[in-house]
Amino acid sequence: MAATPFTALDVHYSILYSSDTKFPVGFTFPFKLPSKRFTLVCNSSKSPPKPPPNSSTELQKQNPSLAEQLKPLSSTTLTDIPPKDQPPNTHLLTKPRSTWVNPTRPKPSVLSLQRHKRSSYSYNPRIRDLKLFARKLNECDTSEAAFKGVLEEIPHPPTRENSLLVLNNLKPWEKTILFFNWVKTQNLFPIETIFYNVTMKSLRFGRQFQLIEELAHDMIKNEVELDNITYSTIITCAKRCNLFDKAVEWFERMYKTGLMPDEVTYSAVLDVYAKLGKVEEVMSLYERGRASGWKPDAIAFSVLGKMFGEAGDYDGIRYVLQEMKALGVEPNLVVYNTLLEAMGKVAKPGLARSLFEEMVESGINPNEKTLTSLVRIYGKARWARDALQLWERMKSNGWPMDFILYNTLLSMCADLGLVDEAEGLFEDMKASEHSKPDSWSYTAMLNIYGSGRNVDKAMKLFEDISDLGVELNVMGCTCLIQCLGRAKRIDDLVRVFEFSLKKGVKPDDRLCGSLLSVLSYCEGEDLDKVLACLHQANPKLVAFIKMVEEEKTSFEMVKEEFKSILNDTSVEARRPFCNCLIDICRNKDTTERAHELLYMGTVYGLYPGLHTKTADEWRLNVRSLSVGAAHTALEEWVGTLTKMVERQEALPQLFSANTGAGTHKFSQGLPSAFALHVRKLAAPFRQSEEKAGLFVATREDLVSWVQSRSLAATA
DNA sequence: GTAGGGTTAG
Repeated sequence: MAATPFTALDVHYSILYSSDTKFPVGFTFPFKLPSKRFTLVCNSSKSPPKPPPNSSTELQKQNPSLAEQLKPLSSTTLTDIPPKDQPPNTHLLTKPRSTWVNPTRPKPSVLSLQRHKRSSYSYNPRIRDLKLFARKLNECDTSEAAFKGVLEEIPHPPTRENSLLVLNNLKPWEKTILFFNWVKTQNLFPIETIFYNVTMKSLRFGRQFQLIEELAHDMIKNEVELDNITYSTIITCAKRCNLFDKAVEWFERMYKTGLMPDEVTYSAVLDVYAKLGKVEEVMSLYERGRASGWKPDAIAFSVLGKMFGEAGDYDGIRYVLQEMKALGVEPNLVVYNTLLEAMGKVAKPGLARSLFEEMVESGINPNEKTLTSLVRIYGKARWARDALQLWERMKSNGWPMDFILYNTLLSMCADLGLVDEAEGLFEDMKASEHSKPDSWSYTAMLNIYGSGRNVDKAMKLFEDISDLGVELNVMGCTCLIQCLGRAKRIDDLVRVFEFSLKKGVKPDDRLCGSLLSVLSYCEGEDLDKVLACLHQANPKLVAFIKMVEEEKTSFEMVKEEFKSILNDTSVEARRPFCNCLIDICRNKDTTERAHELLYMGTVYGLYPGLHTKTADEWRLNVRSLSVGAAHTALEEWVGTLTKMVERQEALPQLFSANTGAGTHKFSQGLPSAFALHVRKLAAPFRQSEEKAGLFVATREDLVSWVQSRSLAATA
């Protein structure tokens, strides 16, 4: 047991993330990939691997698959450790862990612990001339004729060393491949692996996967050895081109040819699976690597950290931190940045803050990316004090700024409603040399002015955008429309909308939501103008609004059409759509329709937790409802309760309705509107003294109110 | 000069 490389948390993950618990972790390794299933293969023999033969069928004959090699081992050396032997703090465990228990047996290795050795450089005295020559090649026309012309000027014969030096200094991939092919035709020396590797690296910059693959096949044909550097270049190029199946295919091929990946190739592949969101496979690979004696470095942990952040897996992030500590791996700047970003993804601002402090204390200075992550996290969390303190520190420490960080600061100001600070920043950007405001900056400012209801400043920005030719994007357009709608400046709204369409803005569901919400408080001519805009963005919505106005429309028809609209709408825009449509119905005095829509919204799960019940209290939660929807929900509730009182059914002691305090920047004054509606109904709900936005009524008050209403109705 | 792996915006 002493030799086991697993830590307590490993156990947790080996259970959570082993791809198939029938197979103990560390053995059978069935990847499930979109196109096919395959099994990792590697050689376990002591003899060095043979150079790659030419076809994969030959390969399989020569090298048995890993699964085949491991079969006898897996049935003899593995056992499940009884639960009592488990380390403490593994409360998440539901199954006994599986691991190696016979340390005298060799562990099957999935990666080579030895990194690929680089050939040492010898000094080339012709370096100046050759670099100058390479620069000429870089700068000349891409046509083959122009290139050939410059080639004539080569200052020294293209020996192996000279050619390599030039190849290393070529930048556009077109030039690299031309030069590579030329060197080949010169036939002065055999083209070794390093020539292919250098060329591939340049092709990777240009994302030319197909050419890289052709080169690789050329190597196979010419019996030039593919080494770890070749494979990692191919794999990362496939990854950057989003050709993940290709990346996996080449990784698989490595083992088949008997070449063991080293840690660079291995972590590149970890990243491939991480980018595919295949957490189980990554953890399985990770654990198998660890079981092979691999001590992962900061880069590998950065891959894991990013993956867990994307997966929103907080336990995963903690695991990465603890694993690094256990293995004595010091996080570097990139690891900190990745983990901070991940903390943001899982919404843990407090942990992000302490991680940042730990980083600064350890003597690592934050860069633009670090600060961008942290600023965004504080903004999203509405941690105004921390955000402003951080900003002060950035200024006094002279920490680096770039325009993404500027824009993120602006967005944070929008999130926190910091108008003056945003204006200051925006001016700084205008005055700066490298961080001029772009469409993001303008959008952030439009957001700030829009939610602060500062129409004039928002329109001034719009004029600047038109004059300066800054791109107006769909979010900026949405902010303007919200703001102009609330100010009832419908002609300006139409102008902005038409301008945006002309500039190529594609209206999305949020933009339609804004138009819908403007519709809900428009009358007369204005209504028609806004409807005309909405018609251009989403004609189906306009048809639906017309349809629900018609008295003859049946509930069945509304239901069908509403369902179809929701299906066409992105998930996050569905509730706002329903809210607005309910408001529109109420404003047109088609309250019956409003009730139908609320009913359907509830059925389709747009209002989860609208009603909550405990033995003592029933609560109506209308925080995420619009004013009209909240009124509708209250009426519906009162109707239900009335029936229950009449039938003398059991009722709790307390009734409450929660509107929220209405402090959010998008709040439409729901608490006061709700209070007004309660008064109109003369319902016995009172604003709670302890909690803003909570309206409470006792059973006795409610029952006597219901009874007096019934009496009045029958009288 | 250094043939290969990881991190920033609604």
